Amino acid sequence: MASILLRKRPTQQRSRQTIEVILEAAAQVLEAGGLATFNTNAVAARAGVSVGSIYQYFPGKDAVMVALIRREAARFEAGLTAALATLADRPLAEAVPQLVRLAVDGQTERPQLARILDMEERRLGLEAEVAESAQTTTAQLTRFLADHTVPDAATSALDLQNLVRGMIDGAPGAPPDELTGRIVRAALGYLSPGA
Amino acid sequence: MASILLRKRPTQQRSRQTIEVILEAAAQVLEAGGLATFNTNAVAARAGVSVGSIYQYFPGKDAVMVALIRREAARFEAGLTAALATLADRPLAEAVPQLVRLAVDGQTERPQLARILDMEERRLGLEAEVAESAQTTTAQLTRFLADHTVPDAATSALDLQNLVRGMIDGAPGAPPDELTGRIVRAALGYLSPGA
DNA sequence: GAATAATGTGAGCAAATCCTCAGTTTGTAA
DNA sequence: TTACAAACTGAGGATTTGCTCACATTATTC
Repeated sequence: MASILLRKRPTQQRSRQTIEVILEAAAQVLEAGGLATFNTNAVAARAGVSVGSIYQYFPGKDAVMVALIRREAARFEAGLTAALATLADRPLAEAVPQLVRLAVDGQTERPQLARILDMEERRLGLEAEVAESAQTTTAQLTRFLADHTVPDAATSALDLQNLVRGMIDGAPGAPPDELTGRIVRAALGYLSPGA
Repeated sequence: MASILLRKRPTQQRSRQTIEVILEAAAQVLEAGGLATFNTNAVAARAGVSVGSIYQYFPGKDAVMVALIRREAARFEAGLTAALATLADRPLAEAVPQLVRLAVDGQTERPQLARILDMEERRLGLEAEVAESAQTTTAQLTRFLADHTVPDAATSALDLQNLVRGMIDGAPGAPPDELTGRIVRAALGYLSPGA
């Protein structure tokens, strides 16, 4: 059965490498010229690969985008899982700053790219397969909040993700330490109302 | 001197009307099919106007986008100015909920459109002329916060805008009342840390 | 090393899209 | 009414872009 995400299964090492090269090239194209310059020819050229190779594995332009989004999401999710495991039995006041910091750092590494991927994640958000990865991080956060007796954990998880994302995306270039502190203030305020 | 935003100055009533029709058509195209279907031909067709008419007044596709962004921003800014005047000497705990509600309602009226314009505002954000209107609302908020003895008013204004925007954009279809309440919690938490 | 499968190539087709410009229609003013 | 300016039209030129396919190259298997 053919995937919507991958047209053909790579079996040799060579092709797996090619896919990696394509994705990294896509990332670089996005960073260099934004969405406007993101087209298959540009990606192929940057990857040092022919257009045909892209279509060997990706059914279309958007599929490349989706793969990139998933790659970055997976990276973040790995960090999140680890962090949550460590922080499982710590109080919110201690856990939240570390989680926020994780998000800030993730977005700070390649800020241009991260912002574009956020945008595209929304644009492609209708398709179920794309939303999946985002949902697993939300699910993890939800469980964590529920374990900390936060009411309405699911809604809170979503709100917090959006809050953090909005503040990070809107303040590119801000010093990570200070930005983290300010976001933490908002997040803890959200979690402990009316104090 | 020709503007970057408007190629030719409309002098007759008729042409001013045409510009309005074009902008509203652009809004409808965006709502109906998203960014992907936003092209000059589609806008012209929807407006019941020839492509040429668009280029009479707008130097290009993006200029239409910018004009739309400015139109919506102006609308919001008018409401903000009025609200801030009323709330000038009220405490934050009372003012913030009303301001948040204003933002929520603004985004709720035409949610699809509002989200796309937010995205495009960022994409076009490099050009100074575009950022201008966003800056004036930030400036108003900054002044308001400073009058309420909020430290670092400029940074806080920006953070709060981003926080609010992120939470609203990320929760489309949420009940305005509840969403407003949750955003207020975060905003007040941001403003009164460590309570 | 021959046969088969996997992978890679890139010219170029089809379609989409931006925008122009020569010509027409509508408004204004003397 | 006439002369001029403003506004509008829309076919189509120029360009961009997604994508295919016939063919070449590299790996694997027997």
